[in-house]
This record gives sequence, structure tokens and C-alpha cells, in this order.
Amino acid sequence: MAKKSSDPQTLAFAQHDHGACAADALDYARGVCAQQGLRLTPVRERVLQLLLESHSALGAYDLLEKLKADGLGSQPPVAYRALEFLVAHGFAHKIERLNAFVACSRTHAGHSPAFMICRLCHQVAEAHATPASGKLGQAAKSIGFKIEKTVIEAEGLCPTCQGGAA
Amino acid sequence: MAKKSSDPQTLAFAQHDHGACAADALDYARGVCAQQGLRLTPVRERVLQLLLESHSALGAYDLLEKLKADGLGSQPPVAYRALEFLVAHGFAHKIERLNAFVACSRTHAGHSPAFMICRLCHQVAEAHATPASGKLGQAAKSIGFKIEKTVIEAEGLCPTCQGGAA
DNA sequence: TGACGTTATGTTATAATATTACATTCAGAA
DNA sequence: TTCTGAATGTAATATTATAACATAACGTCA
Repeated sequence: MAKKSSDPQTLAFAQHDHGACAADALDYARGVCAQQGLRLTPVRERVLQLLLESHSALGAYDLLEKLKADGLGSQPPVAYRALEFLVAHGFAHKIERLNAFVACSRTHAGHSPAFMICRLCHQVAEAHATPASGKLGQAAKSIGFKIEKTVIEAEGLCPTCQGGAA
Repeated sequence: MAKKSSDPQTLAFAQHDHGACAADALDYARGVCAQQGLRLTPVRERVLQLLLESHSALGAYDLLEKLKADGLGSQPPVAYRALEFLVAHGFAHKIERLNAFVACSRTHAGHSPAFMICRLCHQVAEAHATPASGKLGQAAKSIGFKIEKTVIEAEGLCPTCQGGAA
């Protein structure tokens, strides 16, 4: 059984009960939406659930297929609109490298996420970065660039795939 | 006149002679290719030149239009293959956030680049990051993830656009 | 209640980005 | 020269994403 208190950043690549972990996260999202007057409609909730059930990044068209199977709309804008909502409110992130999306591990609100993407199993773990404090932050400061958003995505091999891979 | 000794990382957003700066970089690339037995063919050289002349990221189809105007092939693979060569050998980078490409500022060979993308003027400056040493590196180490490549892209406002923008 | 404005969804079409596959040409080595 | 591998030309198609407009659901307040 996944415990809410365990560190999600180590969870993604570890064995755990995805179902329970997803259910927890979904409950959390419902709460946040209720609190903030956001509408977690059936399509949005289902997309979030699909993302949560997979620690991999899913493309819009992957999601769309599953939505279609659920009788929930089958045209691209349906998926993109739900994803836009989820990303805008911090329930999901876009992985630019993959043109795909993951559920947010929500260890902190309003964070600057960094991702570790396994190039073999395609699972994605979320960590937390402090982009403004490193070399990039220094460089930005020195030239007067104002950072608004930072994409940090590491690609490589997760612990499991390092063993099995060539 | 741009001087080779000035810091390219501060150059991108500053006023300078793009033509001379591009010519320098192109000479450098020619030298590297000669040295390493790489073929900087007309298409590849022209694509690099086009990227160098613009400090903005250019999409494959932007480049393709220009190639076409030069009588150099007009189908997508022409551009994508040239870009693949340039990226593989470190003469250019892909900006994942934009699905577009920039010439490498080549301040160091074999570096881990980080980019600052102005969301108004779309110019891109390249800085150098040490991704393995920050929080992400720590997180990767602690869970046993092996980083092979890191994408770091900051979006925001360049010095010039901070003044003029709303 | 019901008329209205806003938000979300449904649907069609199309734009933008990228790759596969195969034929042809070119450069350099044997 | 002939062979070989690399590079290019070209057609077709796959993948990702958005525009535009119609319809439906929701909340509110007269």
C-alpha cells in the first residue's frame, strides 16, 4: 500500500500500489478544486486519473483513445483542453522532450519541477529544482534575463532499466 | 564588430554584428569538420549559416523555406537530416520547448547547454549548466537514476523586451 | 422560474512538426 | 573503373496541436 507520506520522487521508479497512489492524488485534486472553485469535470478527472495510473508520460492521442473507449469524446481538442486545464492548475506537467504529459507528484505546491525520463521504460519521476540558484540563474542575472518558467528534463536510465539494458 | 573573445552568452541579447559573428562561427565549424573528417555539405553548411544569422530558434519548416529559395531541396527530410547532423556534432541544439533549433554558441566543447528564451522577441541565449551538481543531480543519485542528457530551457523576458513589454 | 452570460464540450477541418521508405547521386577507397 | 557507403531527392504518411464554430451545462439574479 502506498503511503502518502513516502517521498513521491523516489516512488515513480519503485514498486508500489499505483491504484492507491492514484486514488490518493485524485482525492487531493478534488479537494483543491472544491476549495478553489475549479470544475474537475468528468473529462478532466478521467484524464488526470489516466495520467496518475501511469507513471509514464502519455501523449494527447494516447489519452484520447482511452477517453473514446469510455465514451467521453474522441476529438483532439477534448484531450488538449483537459490537459490545458490540468497543467494550468498544477495537476499535470508537459514533458517537452516527449510531447507528452504526466500527473504532478504534488510534493510541493507552486514548485519548479524537474523530470527524470527513462529512455527504455519511459517512466517519469518528478523532482524539485531551484533553477534560479544554479549556474543558469547566475547567467540570467548577469545578462538581465528575467526567468518566468524553467523546463528541466533529464533523460537516462532508471535503476530497473540499468540492470536489464544492454 | 563582434570580437571572438567576447562572451557569447551575453551576446545573444546584445547589439552586435551578427554577420561577422556568424562568419566566425561558420569558419570554426568548417575547421572542426575538416579536422574530424565530417562532411559539411552545402545543405548542412547553409542550414548552420541560417541558424547562425538568427539568434532566434528556427523551425525545420522555416529553414526549409529558405533552403527552397536557395534551390537546395524543399522536402522536410532535407532540413531534418541537416539538423540531425548539426545537432549530433554539437553545431546546433534543439529547443524542445519550441520544437525549433539554434546554432551552438560553442563557448565550450561537449558542454551541457542551458537556454534562455525570450517569449516576446524569440531570441535565444545559450548558457552553460552543470545539471549533475544541483538538486536534480542529487535526486538522481539518491534514486539511482543515470542521467545521460539534460534539457534546461528557461522562458522569460530578455533585457530589451523587459523595457518595451507591458 | 426563466433569461442571460459564462464556461465546458462536441465536432469538423486543418495547421505544424516529423518520419518512413525508396530511388538516385556523389565522394572516396580498392 | 568499379564498388561502397554516405548524402540527397522525392513521395507519401504519421504524429502532434490548434482554429473555428455550434451546442450544451452551469450559475446568477431579475
